[in-house]
Amino acid sequence: MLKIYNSLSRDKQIFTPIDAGKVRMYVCGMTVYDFCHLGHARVMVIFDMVSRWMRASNYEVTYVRNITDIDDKIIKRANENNEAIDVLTQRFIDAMDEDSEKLGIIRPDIEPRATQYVQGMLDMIAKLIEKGHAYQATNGDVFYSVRSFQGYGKLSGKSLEDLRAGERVEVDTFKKDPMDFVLWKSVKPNEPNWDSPWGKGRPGWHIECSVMSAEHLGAHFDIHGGGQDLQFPHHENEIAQSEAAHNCQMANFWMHNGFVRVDDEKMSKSLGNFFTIRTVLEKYDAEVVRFFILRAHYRSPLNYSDQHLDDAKASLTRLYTALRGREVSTNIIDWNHPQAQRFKEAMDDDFNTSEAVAVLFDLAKIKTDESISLLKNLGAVMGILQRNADEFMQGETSQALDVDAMIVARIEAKKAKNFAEADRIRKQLADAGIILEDTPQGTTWRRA
RNA sequence: GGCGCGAUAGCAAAGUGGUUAUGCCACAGCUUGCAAAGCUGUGUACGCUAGUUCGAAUCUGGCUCGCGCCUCCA
Repeated sequence: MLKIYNSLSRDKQIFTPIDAGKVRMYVCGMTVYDFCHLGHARVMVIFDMVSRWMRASNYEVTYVRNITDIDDKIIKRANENNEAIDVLTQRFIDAMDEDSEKLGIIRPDIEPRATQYVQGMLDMIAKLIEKGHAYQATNGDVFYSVRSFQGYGKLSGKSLEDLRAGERVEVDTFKKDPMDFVLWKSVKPNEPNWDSPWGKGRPGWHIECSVMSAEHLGAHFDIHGGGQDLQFPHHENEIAQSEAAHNCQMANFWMHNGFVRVDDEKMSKSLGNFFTIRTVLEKYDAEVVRFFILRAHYRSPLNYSDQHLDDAKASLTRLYTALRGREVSTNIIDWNHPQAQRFKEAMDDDFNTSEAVAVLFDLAKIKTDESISLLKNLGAVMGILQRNADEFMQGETSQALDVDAMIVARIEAKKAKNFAEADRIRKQLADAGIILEDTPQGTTWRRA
């Protein structure tokens, strides 16, 4: 029985899908004006894990993750680069796909791009105006009137009074209420624009997700996810738009993953303390990064540092060491196995991947054929441990040294009791970052 | 200022009103020609404080510290 922490109710709730056996999930994806950083990697990995577990639990999953391809920052970046907007966005979508694939992420079923849903946005805005939830201001922008929506603040736990009291709320004289947010921005010189009943312009950010989720999942769906920083105002605004337009609850469950931090501060574009996925992958194996993300609980903050990735690498290496040279009999999981049950209980408890990973280590220690097979097959559920162990431990890059020949030479030296020569060879390899391991089946090696 | 989250051993990270989390790391033993890997053991863990309780690190209150949202952000 799956329980999920629901941001909306602020507690764990038993997950019951709207349609039996089916899960419809929407996750806010990337605004594509730059390379993805580790914070984006976390969202991708976490919701990949969620959809994998749902599928492993025999749900039929429809997973939608959108792409924001029209936005202030995109326009700004395109201007800076003197690059066409669609060229820029496609470049970073391609980069995102590359990063995502390396991290072992199964592509979402649908990846809608905002610019392809403008008509739907116009329809929803018209509906909101008609229902008295939106208005066109004198500057031409169309705003959502937060005062018109009863439940505004229910997701973030904020009240309009508290928000108004906040000093950081900038007062826009065109708005009826300072918290009103834009649905349609009237055109500015040299900016992309679409025709609308309110004049040429482009959509606001929040309306995009309300429209794309409804188009693919319906007005009412099971799970809406994203990073914690989107809870307010983005998700709050989505609720206001969708629920006002459709007269029904938008999502039953809201899931928010914790931040990736650097030195205990949130990793973000604005702070400039971010590491892109590709930068990290120059130094660390992508599976190590995935494992680093999965061994922490998705709602906890996750501190990034080389030390922590080194630690994750050593841990993952231990699991692969257990798999090395072992036959995996089947890819069918016996969920009645005590360890498989522990794994399932952990995952069903709000996706407790820390606990699930602990089960993997216990299986690695047990070492029976059954436990090793289970280790590999449960790893598959998490999207790890699926490579050949030698490949993981040795890497794919070619050798400057002929390792195999040196191993043979060392074995000869050992047979001749010439241990000085044997140790010299081992030292030479060690200096090149190659560690030898003598086993009853012969000598193997791995990278440090 | 408003709202919220967190504080677990050297590092990381789950969890529980009383019984070994787990991983990394360090040390010792077994093993090995010596190593590595593996196995075994050790490493005085639960921010401070006052309560509730037979018993609290786990529940309640207070305090301290850290972080986040309130502005674009995954």
